[in-house]
Amino acid sequence: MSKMQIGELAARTGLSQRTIHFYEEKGLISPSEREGRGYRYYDEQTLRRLEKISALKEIGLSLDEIAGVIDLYFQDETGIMGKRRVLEILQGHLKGTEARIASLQSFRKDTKASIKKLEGLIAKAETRS
Amino acid sequence: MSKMQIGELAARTGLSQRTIHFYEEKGLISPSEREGRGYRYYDEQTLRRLEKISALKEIGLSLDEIAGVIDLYFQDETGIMGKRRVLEILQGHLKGTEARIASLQSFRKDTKASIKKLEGLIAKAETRS
DNA sequence: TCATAATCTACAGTCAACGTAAGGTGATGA
DNA sequence: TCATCACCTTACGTTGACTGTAGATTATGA
Repeated sequence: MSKMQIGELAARTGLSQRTIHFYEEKGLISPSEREGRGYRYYDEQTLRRLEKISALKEIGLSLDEIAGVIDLYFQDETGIMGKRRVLEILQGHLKGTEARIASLQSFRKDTKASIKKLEGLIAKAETRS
Repeated sequence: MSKMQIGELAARTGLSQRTIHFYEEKGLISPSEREGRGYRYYDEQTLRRLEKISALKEIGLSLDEIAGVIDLYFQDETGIMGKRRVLEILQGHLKGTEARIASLQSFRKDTKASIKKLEGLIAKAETRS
């Protein structure tokens, strides 16, 4: 259960095998083992890594940007300086996320207003008929 | 003030002239008028249209998808059936936006948790030194 | 042992959303 | 007169993120 091949990983992440290869080329992930220069084998760690990558994509980071920070999510003992650096980055992501949320909320507000107005118009048109 | 050329429109929307041309090619906006020497002239309506396009891009729609719905935002008298249709689409956007917000909020929660954990680790490392 | 399935590498292709460059027109001010 | 400006069209180029596919290799079950 711990070691899986690319097919299973693809199924469990919802990504295509080709995309996983592609992410490896980009340096976003690496196969845990490559026993005998053949198939790639992955562990749960990689699965979670891919999920984090998707989450970071969700908030609008490009693959290059993700490549620059993804390791920070999966390393724990880098000494205090490393931790501070990670903290900074995470805070940056938090800010970005909050900005994005705010902009979406504003859009939601506009949309709701439009909906209300439309509903009013429709109701009016109905009572008049 | 009502009629502006592409330069002003670009400045006021923050889009490039090329992008505006491109949006016209795609059918997202219309060339309004081409009086005399072939210049495009735009009105405030187009300005607002471009802003709406940007907003729709923000929530993750592709230009093709936007092309399919943008008119619904800028036409008022299509009869009650049209209004119902518009209403449906807007409600779809609302749903999409809310889903997006929810996913970002979940990411924010995770990020905050990571930050808190990190801050704890840093504090611990500091008091021990 | 052999068919079949799963995976490999490597290169090419696609698609969206522009960017950039070349060459051209009519208006305007010095 | 002529240089500059603001725009025009046409067309090829670029970037990011994949996706397709061919032909070879490796694992597995009957």
